[in-house]
Amino acid sequence: MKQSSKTLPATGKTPKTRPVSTTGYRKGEETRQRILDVALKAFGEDSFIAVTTRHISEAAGVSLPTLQYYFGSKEGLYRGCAGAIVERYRRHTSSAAASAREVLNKESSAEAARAQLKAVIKALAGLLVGSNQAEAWAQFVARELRDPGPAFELLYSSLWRPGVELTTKLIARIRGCSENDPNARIQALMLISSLLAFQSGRSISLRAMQWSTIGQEELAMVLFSLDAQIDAIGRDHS
Amino acid sequence: MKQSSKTLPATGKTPKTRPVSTTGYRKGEETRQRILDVALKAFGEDSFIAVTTRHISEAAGVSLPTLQYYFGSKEGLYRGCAGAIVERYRRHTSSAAASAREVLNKESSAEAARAQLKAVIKALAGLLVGSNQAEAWAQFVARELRDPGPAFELLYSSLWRPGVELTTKLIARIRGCSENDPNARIQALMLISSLLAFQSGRSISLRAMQWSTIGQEELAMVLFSLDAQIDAIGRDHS
DNA sequence: GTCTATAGTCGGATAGAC
DNA sequence: GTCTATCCGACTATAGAC
Repeated sequence: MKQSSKTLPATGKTPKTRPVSTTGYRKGEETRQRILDVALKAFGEDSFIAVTTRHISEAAGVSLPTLQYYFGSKEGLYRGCAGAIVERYRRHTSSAAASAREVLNKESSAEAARAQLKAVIKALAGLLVGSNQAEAWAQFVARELRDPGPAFELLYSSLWRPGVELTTKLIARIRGCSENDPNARIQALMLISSLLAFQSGRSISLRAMQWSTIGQEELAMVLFSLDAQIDAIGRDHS
Repeated sequence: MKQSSKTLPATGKTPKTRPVSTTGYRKGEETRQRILDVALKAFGEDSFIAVTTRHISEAAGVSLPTLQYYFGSKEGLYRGCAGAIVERYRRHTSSAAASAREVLNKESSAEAARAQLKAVIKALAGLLVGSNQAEAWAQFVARELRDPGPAFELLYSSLWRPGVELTTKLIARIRGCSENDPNARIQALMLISSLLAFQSGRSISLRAMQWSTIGQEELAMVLFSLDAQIDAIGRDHS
């Protein structure tokens, strides 16, 4: 697990500052990625303070200064993780978000908006079972949003706010009310929170449901209830 | 802020172990309480590791060993906080829980159960605006349940599980299904999670709602949506 | 009961060789 | 690029005086 010989001669570029991800990346880029993977997992399981750089460096098979070399500091590494998460969430939800925005731009019916909302929620729920890393990432985000740390602003503005905005607008359309109606926003927060119970609150929900994991079957049941909740929107209030 | 003279002579009781809360408590019991208050606030704001005993001792106006004297260790202090929280939550929700159980024991109608569920949720929501300490306590519980620590078992078995059980049973009664129906349980988790969005997820919800605080007015709006969600139960599903 | 002083540990970061 | 060795600050906990 440790490479000894370097096949590349001096390239003239000695990254005293930091190896910015230029186009022609060379060797250690793989090392960088390995560190990032390990850190993502670690920071997902435990908080920023609880995770030690020593642990990460050992798990990644590198020495401590190597972390400093690539990410400058523990905080830099943490931010790097947050960036990677944002990247991936974006890729996973972009198509659903795009078509939702399309629906919103047209003068669409309440039912079209309802269908779109279901699609958005389904896309988000897909992150539940997407990869085995998904859980760690969801925990990372949830923890950072509740106990703001070095990556709060990034995660809030890139993930949370857009999600709440989109959901609020869709709900407002369904209810036929203004998107500034506080009730639409409250319902949006509650809907998202209902989903997150099984995502960031996974472990405790698993225990309550006596599930050992969240697979396709469990996911279907969760989505069933979420759909019911969406169906109830606009059919009840005074 | 520091008392110098001791007015009490030797009492013959030298608490080498710990000053268990016996009936005839003497002086330092007030010190103990002050430490507990400070610790409750601190552990509410930050995690177990993030909070330092130094900070607590300074804020409480005592020296470090005093913490050890009263609580044995940092962990003991943490457990003490959890115990205090359980006490208070119990007092606050016992009457609602009792009448809910009463409704469940009788062969009550779905509508009676629905009304009871609203009452239970309202009682829980009352913790939102109860005291200014309420926020810290909710955060304490939420964090411990998500990132299990020394007080997990206590909080889970004393707060979370009973709450989920009760909610599940009421929902099952409303829907006229078995209380073992996974869907009833899922709905219970979602309902509780919807409320917690404004409790443990307070700061981020405040920001999304552009509220500066959660007062009576805001609480009413949250409860309005929760009631709507409860009203939708049993009127939708296949 | 409460203090001062200190022991013992651990974590993040740096210096500098290779 | 990656390592070994080391510094230094911060933390919990204990010893022992008053």
